Amino acid sequence: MSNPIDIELEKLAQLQEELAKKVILPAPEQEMYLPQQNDILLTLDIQYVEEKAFVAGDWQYLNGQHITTQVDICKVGLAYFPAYFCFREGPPLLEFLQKAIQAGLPTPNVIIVDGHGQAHPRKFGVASWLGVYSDLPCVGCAKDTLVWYQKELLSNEKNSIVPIKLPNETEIIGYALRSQTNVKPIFVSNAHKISLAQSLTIIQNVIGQYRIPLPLRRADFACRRASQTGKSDKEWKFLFD
DNA sequence: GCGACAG
DNA sequence: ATCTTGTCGC
Ligand SMILES: [Mg+2]
Repeated sequence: MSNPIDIELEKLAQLQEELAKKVILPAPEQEMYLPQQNDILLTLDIQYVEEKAFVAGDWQYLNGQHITTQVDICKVGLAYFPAYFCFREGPPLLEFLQKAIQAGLPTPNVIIVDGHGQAHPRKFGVASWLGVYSDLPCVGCAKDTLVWYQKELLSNEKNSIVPIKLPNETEIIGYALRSQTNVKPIFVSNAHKISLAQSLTIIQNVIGQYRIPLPLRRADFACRRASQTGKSDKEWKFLFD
């Protein structure tokens, strides 16, 4: 007897397959995102307090110059199920992005999302979801992988990578990246309107001193702090100024 | 059946 | 993700 949740997840899996058709994944030779010095990178993360999503967005130039980190409270999507994360975290990310742009913040040239792009069983992670709904170049950067990879091929030196592929397939859909020497890897994949190679370059460019890329750390700290103090309802809070 | 399982 | 204390190490 199948559980109602399984029936719902089956439908959501079909929806992911449909939405995945709208994703644009350029090969390196047909790159759609060519970074410019003055381009703006937006990095997003969320902390949850019950059914409220404290979303943080970190704006910086690709050259590393920080612009601002802001937090807003958004509505949570569905409950969390592994591999269906996009339906939980995608909607509040889009809400944040739309409100931010409406509030006069710069539209980013590229976005980093805390989760996967195409490194997903149906090639449709939360970064893919945001890519489809925003139509902006999106990169996924996660702390763990959903898809098996050959751990033993990853050497201990910083910048070592191992390709990630779906079972029985040859296409590379992401990389395990050793962001610091002798530290657990992170997982990078392209999501929309950007190649995998360019996605990896962007992440490597913003790593900084720790395992988690600097802008993702700033976003993480910002929404963590906001969720603990319960602030930032409608007003934009300027942090790290 | 067993293990693995983004945030 | 959240619930939670101390403790070890750079
Ligand atoms: Mg997160």
